[in-house]
Amino acid sequence: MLAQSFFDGDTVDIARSLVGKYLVRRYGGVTLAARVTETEAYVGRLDKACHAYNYRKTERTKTLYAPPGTAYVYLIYGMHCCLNFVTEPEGEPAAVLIRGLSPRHNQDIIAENRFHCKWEDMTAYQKKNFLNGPGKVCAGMNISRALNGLPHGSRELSLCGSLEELGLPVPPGDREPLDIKTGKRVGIDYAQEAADFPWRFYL
DNA sequence: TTCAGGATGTACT
DNA sequence: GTACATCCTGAAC
Repeated sequence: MLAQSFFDGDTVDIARSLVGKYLVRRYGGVTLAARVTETEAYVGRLDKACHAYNYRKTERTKTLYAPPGTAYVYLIYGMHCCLNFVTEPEGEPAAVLIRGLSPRHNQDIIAENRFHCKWEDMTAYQKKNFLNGPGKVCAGMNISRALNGLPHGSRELSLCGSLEELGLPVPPGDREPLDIKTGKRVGIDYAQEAADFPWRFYL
């Protein structure tokens, strides 16, 4: 499991570093694992796209002030959840949004969560658009707002640096060097100059 | 393969 | 009342 100190630093650096790591979700006796393929950084101190911009503190944003590694889960557009991990020292509102995953363990259960069918019954279009968005990540990994505020190191939801750590086989591709691309964040046109910050990282 | 439109609830003004 | 860190469907190309 990634140490709490991993999250206690510069948010943009952490967002870049999280690409290629593994999200581990445990519930009801099952363990799901998936590789992080896409992230975005949000920094309240200076970022108009962040819910806690200019240190705004409300019932929703208070989770962003929690210790590093805390899960921040909120509802968007009335129907989808977005998963973030809080970064920087406690009291600094910042987080990394998990925007995309690639399944590594119990893919069939993730498919069931997403489309209520088995992996083999999914269409090519569904496979191509499996976990490539924050709402899809939460649907597939069975993440809801009930997990908001979950502390770092919780068994239900964690991040780790390798599949071997979990006793799982490592696909050959996962040993290759990472080719991390950088771009503008998605869906924040309202955020003026912050809309152009190159704070999105993806494989 | 791309696009427009609708679904839907909450936070905040 | 308005905007929102989105996703799915179906129609057009």
